[in-house]
Amino acid sequence: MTQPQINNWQAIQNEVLRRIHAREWPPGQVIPNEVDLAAEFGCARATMNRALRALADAGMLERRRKAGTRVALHPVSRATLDIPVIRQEIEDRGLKYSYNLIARNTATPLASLGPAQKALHVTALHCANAAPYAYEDRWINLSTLPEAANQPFTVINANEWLLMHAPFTHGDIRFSCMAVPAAHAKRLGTTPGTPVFVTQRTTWDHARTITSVRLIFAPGYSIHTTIGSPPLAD
Amino acid sequence: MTQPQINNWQAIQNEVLRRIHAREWPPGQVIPNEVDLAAEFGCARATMNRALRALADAGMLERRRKAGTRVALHPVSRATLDIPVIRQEIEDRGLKYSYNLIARNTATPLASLGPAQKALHVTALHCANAAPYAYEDRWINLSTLPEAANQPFTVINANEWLLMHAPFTHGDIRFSCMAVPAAHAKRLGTTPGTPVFVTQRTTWDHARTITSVRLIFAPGYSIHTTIGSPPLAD
DNA sequence: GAGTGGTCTAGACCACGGT
DNA sequence: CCGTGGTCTAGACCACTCG
Repeated sequence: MTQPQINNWQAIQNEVLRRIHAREWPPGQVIPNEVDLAAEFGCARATMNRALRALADAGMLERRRKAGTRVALHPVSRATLDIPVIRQEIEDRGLKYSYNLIARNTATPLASLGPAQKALHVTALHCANAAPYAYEDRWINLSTLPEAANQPFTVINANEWLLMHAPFTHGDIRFSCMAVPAAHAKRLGTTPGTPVFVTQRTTWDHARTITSVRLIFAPGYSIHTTIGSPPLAD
Repeated sequence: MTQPQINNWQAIQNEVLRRIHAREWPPGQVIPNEVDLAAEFGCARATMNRALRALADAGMLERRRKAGTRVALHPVSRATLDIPVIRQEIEDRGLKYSYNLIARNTATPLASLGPAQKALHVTALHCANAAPYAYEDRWINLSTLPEAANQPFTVINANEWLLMHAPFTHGDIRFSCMAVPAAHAKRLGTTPGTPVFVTQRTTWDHARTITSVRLIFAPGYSIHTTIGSPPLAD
């Protein structure tokens, strides 16, 4: 009996996933090459390639020329994490977003932006329904973005201005936690020493640093994401 | 002399990125359709499709049939996050991994696994160079995985056993922080109330819950990731 | 050296969804 | 309706890398 005709690459992907799950192709095992699989599934090699490449991107397979394709030893958990714009994050929860600039001045940053350059230092508070949501401490590189010096950042927040005027090519994010410093506790509506979630993000335009920002979230904040896809028609 | 390949999809992708970046195609603008772009770049439509689809996957473009392709309004920051196996995470830092089972018993879980089912409750400590690294509190669904009842989990840790014997189809992760409870402070080599990073993860095999685990990391832990790709040959 | 995946092509049909 | 992206095909050449 031949396999039921499966034409699309996603169906082929599902079948490959099934074999991996069912241990027909256990972790570490080399699976047949694209040509043979394409023949088995009755599809073109390009279609087979698409299915296998997608699985490799997802971390389920490891592919190397000449060596072939093998099932990943540790079916890696790879999650895609959307870094939200704070305003959207708040409004998506049906809350009213507001923003308050705390301070804005020019200074020489510590180290976050690399070698001593002139930078704009902006601190602000993001609120949801008037309650503190996150404290922002940001450095903007004035060598890269001299026009930022003319921006007050009183109404338009720095993040949104930057998104509109200085898209980045790549970035770097770190998630951690700390005890909220006494200086910020009151602003965040909590008491010194309370554990708070912190994200530290730096973005570049090619080789130039654009901005480096630290967000300290009010207590209770968490990030949520998923691995793999929810149960489809399985 | 060898011209750099101008006809591969990555080069085309880079050129499209350049135009977005240079505001030749500002946010929200509809860009030409695949056929026209393929003609302009002198490539096949499939190649153009590959380049544009990759950018859409990365969140830079939004594509809809008939409506066409437009530059994303908020060049979304989409990071891919690799959820590491703890042993690897530790060994990758050149440290020696060790594992200590704290407790193991059968009970009815609270809610993490869904409606009351019999489950195995395992608590353990992961160490790096003999120093506490993370405290693990795990429930394993015995309805889905009855064979887990025969596993002592004294030498092989639960995560690795599960990876080998019960691959998941999808999962759900939450990152947060909290003050370390008095009951765990000593185990983690710290004092009660210290801020600690917490991950809560649940995994499924199709519709069945496999396991739900909470990891409390020793102070100082952070997660690092990147957005976009580091500066290539630009 | 030779086998494998990576990519490109030219053409085709289809599915979705604005108009 | 009909333009747009989504996908498939059959064939081809290339680049990497293992043995």
